[in-house]
Amino acid sequence: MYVCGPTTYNFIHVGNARMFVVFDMIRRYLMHKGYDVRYVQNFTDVDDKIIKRGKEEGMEPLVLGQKYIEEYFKDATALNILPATVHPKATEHIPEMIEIIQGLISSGLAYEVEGDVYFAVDHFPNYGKLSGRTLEDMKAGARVEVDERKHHPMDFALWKNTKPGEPAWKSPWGMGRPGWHIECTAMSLKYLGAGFDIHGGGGDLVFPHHENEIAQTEGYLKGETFAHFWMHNAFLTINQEKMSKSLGNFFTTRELLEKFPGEVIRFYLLGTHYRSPLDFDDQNLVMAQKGLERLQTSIRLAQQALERVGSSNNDRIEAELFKAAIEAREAFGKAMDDDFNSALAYATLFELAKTMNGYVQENPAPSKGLQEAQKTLIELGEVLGFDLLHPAPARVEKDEILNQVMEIVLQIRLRSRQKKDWEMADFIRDALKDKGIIIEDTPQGARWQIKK
RNA sequence: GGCGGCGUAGCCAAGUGGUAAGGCAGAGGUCUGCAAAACCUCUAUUCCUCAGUUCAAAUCUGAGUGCCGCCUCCA
Repeated sequence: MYVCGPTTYNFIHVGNARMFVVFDMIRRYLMHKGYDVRYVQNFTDVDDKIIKRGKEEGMEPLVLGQKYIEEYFKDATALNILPATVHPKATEHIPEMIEIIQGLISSGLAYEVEGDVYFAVDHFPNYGKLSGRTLEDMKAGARVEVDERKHHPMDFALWKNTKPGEPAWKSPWGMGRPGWHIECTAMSLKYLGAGFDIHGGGGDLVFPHHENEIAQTEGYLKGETFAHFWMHNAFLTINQEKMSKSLGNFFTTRELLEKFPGEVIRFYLLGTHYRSPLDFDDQNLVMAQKGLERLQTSIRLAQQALERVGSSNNDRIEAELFKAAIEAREAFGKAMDDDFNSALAYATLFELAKTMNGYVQENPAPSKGLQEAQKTLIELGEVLGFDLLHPAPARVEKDEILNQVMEIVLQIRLRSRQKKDWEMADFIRDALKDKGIIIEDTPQGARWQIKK
């Protein structure tokens, strides 16, 4: 599959992150189903916006592009997005682009004007098939000033003549740089070939980006199918309005990561079906955080029960837990098979967690059934990209020495409690809570965890 | 103006013909020295409005209404 990656002129914002998380989830599910997924995600590291931004910051455009490629990987890692099989860069595929443009010119689908090369949309019969519009419709509503040199107002640039101070490459039409869409054609054909399975991206890429990609690619391939399926995610909105860089109403993923762990942001982003708009709001993030914690708590309670000495010999419990695990797998698969309905899949995780909690409550002892249920929950969580066994806050500083110290602290507190010295017991609990360590008393003794 | 999408409880959110998943918040209860977590019970006679099709509609059709998106760089 090919997913349109970022144009690297800035940090990615949360709306961009939604797309990367969504397609990562799709990829992970396909892998889970046993597909050998070849996942290509490009970097568009040369374009108007990068050049503009480079000038503003007094930075070489190509250096700026490289910088934000590196920043992308930091955010992607925090969101537990798997690296693509290949991450090709536009600037490293100029010769491939030139070859395609030449092919288009020789078949009469493109023409050169003063060092620019344009694609002739009215020579491509299916133009508009993806976005469901016709050249007539678009002409009527055109809000762009028409470049008189174009044969048709909707013709788009494949190659742009160089301007002073801009990055440029040598081409048969003189020095210049590629147009916006051609890099995806060049890189997808190079790494996947014609007729690959899935081409994905954000909904705002349907037109013109993907429409133009189809036109130039299928034109170049003489009608052969470019991609079999096109998938687009809906937008992230803020106060019901699209979060976008041009409206300025965006938060970078980096900013948000200072407030919430990456896994919470991911959990929030996948809590709504990918084709539905998702409204961004801190309150919604908090709700997502609580929901994710519920699943993590369930795994933790099960883990504690499994680490205990002894075993449960309750056949009913065993049978129920095995049954719950099987049902969860089935329901999860059914939800995900239906257009990657991660929101519905969540419900199956919560239901399994609830069943596990119920039995842990009744009999907190190791059992095969509990082990199976816990394993299932962890595996299904992993398919969506969550590590439920190792929550982010606790993933940090929990080392062996701390474990030993906490064991002593809990013993001291236990003695206080045995002497009914509630003041001391509560002081220990409250003081540790300030430091992010939560103590909980249970009939089986006190337990503790780190919570940022 | 052209094209498309959406409107489900206090909030988030599944559900595209068979009688409203799940989460958050809230109420009551169990447990507990207290707290937390967990568990149990409760919380939409109803899915923006009206009309229609059907034995049956949140789901289909029509009209209305509100919101959003694309048509210009954007994931």
